[in-house]
Amino acid sequence: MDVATYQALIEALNKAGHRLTAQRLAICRYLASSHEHPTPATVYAQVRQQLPSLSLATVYNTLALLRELGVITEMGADMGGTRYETDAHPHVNLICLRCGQVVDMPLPDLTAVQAALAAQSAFELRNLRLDAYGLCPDCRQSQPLSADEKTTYA
Amino acid sequence: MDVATYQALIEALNKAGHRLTAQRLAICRYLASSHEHPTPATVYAQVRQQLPSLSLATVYNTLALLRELGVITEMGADMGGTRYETDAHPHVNLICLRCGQVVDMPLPDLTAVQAALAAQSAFELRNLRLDAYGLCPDCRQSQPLSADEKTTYA
DNA sequence: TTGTGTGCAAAGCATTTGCAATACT
DNA sequence: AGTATTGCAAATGCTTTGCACACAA
Repeated sequence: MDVATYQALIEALNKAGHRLTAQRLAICRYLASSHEHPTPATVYAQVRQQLPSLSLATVYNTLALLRELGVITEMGADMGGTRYETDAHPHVNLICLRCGQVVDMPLPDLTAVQAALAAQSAFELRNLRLDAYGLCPDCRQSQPLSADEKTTYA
Repeated sequence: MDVATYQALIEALNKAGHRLTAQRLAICRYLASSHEHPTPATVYAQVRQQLPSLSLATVYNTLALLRELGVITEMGADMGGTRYETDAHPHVNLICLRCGQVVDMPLPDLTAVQAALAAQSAFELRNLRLDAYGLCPDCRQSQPLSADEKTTYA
């Protein structure tokens, strides 16, 4: 698990005056150890192994809280639910338009961009996110967007 | 309405071999004229004024199709449904973490970034998207997230 | 003409909500 | 002690699906 990320999550909760319950700590621990982009259901299933009494509603509550604090971000709900990602290290998400696969890549330096945005807007910025949409190697090869596919991204 | 955007949408459908039905044309026309970030329900309500027989399922189908073609993108489903946005002109989305409000801003030059990504990945890139998360002026003032409480935690 | 696209309504699920019980601070 | 938070389960929609009909190509 990424300890720095874990502590960042905990500290965000703490600083905002939210209680550090066993459920929240466990969820944060999982988020800090997952290098994927889990859905609420996934988080629930995994954390439940350590905390059998955990409720799905609590997972939703906690994810919403962390999202509002800006320490995790919500990705499009492509299939089977919204996915969340922990903002550990800045990166670009390469997202396949067809199968929804997400690949991470190192992020170019955007601090200048962020500074410019902060200066030009009245928003209190928490984080930036750069997504690149396209077709992954598999889908690209299987058939470049042709007529006989109407099916949804499954 | 933005004619260029409209034609881009139509051409994307056409090139991929999809039929240009009245429903699809009407939906594209609305998307090209809306400078907001409509939900499927909004699209349905609006387009229905011109095309009373339109079905909500068709709206979902068409939006999914356009999204897969990469000409519109899906934004997080913050409240009341997923929102879509037409990729007319490059811009940054300033998204409020609390109320979900979205404000557009001009996009800094990212062609270098896109070129780098294209070179380093096997993806066939369709578009880039930059989102900035934070608190909008209203939410920022109504309740600052940072309570200055300092506490120690394990 | 052919097979894609549409409409309708019901089914499928992700997400939220209300309230009593629990437990963090 | 006081109150934020949890768990449970039902409620709430958003989204999808199946099938028969309509219509672009």
